[in-house]
Amino acid sequence: MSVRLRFAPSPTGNVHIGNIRAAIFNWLYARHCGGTFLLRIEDTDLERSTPEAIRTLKEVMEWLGLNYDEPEMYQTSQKDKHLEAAERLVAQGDAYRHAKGGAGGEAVLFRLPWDAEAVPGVAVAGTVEVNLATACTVTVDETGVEFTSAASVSEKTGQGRVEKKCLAGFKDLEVLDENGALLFRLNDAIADVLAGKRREIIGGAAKFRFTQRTVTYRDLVKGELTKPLNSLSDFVIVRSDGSPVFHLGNVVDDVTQGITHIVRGDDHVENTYRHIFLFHALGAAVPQYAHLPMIVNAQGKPYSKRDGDAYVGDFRTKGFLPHALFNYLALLGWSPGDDREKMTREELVAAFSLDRVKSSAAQMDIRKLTDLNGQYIAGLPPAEFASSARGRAEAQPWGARLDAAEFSRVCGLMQIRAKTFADVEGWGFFFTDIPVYDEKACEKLLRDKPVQAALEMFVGDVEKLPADELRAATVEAIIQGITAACGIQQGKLNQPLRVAVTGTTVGAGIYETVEVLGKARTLARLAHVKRFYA
RNA sequence: GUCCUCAUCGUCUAGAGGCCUAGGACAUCGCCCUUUCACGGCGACGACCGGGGUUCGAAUCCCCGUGGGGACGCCA
Repeated sequence: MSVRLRFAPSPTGNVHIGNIRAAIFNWLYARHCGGTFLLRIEDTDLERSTPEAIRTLKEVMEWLGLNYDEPEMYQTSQKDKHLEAAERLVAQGDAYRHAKGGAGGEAVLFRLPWDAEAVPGVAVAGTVEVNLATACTVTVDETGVEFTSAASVSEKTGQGRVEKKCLAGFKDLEVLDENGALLFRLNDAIADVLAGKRREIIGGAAKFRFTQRTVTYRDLVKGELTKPLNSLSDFVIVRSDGSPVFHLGNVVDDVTQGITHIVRGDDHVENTYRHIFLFHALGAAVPQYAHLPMIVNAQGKPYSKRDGDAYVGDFRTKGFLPHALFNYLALLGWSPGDDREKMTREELVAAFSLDRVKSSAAQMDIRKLTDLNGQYIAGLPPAEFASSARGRAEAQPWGARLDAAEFSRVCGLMQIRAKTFADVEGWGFFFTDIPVYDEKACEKLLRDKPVQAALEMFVGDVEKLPADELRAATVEAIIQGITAACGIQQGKLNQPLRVAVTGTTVGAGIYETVEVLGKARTLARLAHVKRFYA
């Protein structure tokens, strides 16, 4: 059977790095298996969903090459189906209506099945006893069991937390008083309770005794995960205003789209236990689950507004290549098991597997991404590099009218040195008349008298030269002659010359740089820098 | 607070009881190449969270502790 996966973001705000990493893993696994990858936009939160968010989401996916195989599904378009499913659940007795302080009418709640053993993965763990807070009042009705456990009572305040858990969590429940006397036995009343005909309020309770049941599923990355039913509650699937909630929409859509594998952030693990019961009640097979660890920021904390939420589009703005980002993100929390890092998309698809995904959180390291990006840039065909670089350059004040031949010469010098396309913004010294000078570097390199004399000699030599003979080799020869004549140490004139003609201490080879600059600009800049000779 | 979960260099990771004197990559530092800037090459620095167990043998298995994260919504 062919696998079907989906990426199901909610379009509230910008897609961040963690979301898109989940999309990448879904895509990779679908492609690896030769299966289907789908996009579902979970826009049921009308308050926070925006058209801009949907637009940027699709833009980013296209940029990264995350193509999907069927038209995207908008969750809001499935509303009728969701409501229909809710009706069916109510009719089956798997859900019930209840007014719980929400706005207006009754909401629909999904009931964790009393007959839970019918669901694969549910097991009896044994008889357990839970101590309750002193003089605890226990309420039992169709919506669950309400109580305050002794464990939840704070030592400081003496206050406990009132918990409301599902009926299914308390099979064979017996409520006992402090002397161990039986106050209430659930089995005696269960039929009426489930039918909503009976509500029991028990005062002076001290202890619960019940048969504990657990749900277990095998997560493709985290292994076997188990949760006791008595820590689960019935949950709202249709709001009192009639709109379906995430849990319902998500599961119904997964059924509708025939999803076989759910790969998502591990903030969803707790939902999984509930969704398993929903799938079962809907008569559908439970998909395979793979929960991805989260990505944290440089401080080791989850991404927040302060980090700008690591919006994916920002990486594009910062001059990263989509393949590099894709490659880097694929390596966050996953590795092929050998030492490969720079991998083509085909290699990633071939090597990808969910069981090699790590189960601990990973920290995003922009420096490693930058290095990888540099490798990708170095591997670009020169023409492609030049055309991307040109786009960047044209946005600069000095980039309005660039000579194509000159620009491509500069690209030839700079491609191997560029880590991101944002580096292009520092190329201004190639194209302006007088560049921006690094004053500190000038102070350091141009204050030396012998150096100044040597630069003067350089000016003299260049002036004598026809403009079209100022080649890199010529420049090198001139420098060699001068250092020999002045008794300046070999190589000691290069950096002063560099800062004098480019304003900076880093760049391309200085001889090639002077050649590209040409006679006029070189001389103008050397004259400009005389202010440091005082 | 309760439940769940995670833990190898600063960071990403390899590691399935003996191949581990713990491997690779980024970052950092040094050397070489280069009369310069880079690239590249070579090298250095640098980790199994702590404590108990199991075993002839533990980074690896078990327990406890500590620390991190997640979940406990009519958000998704």
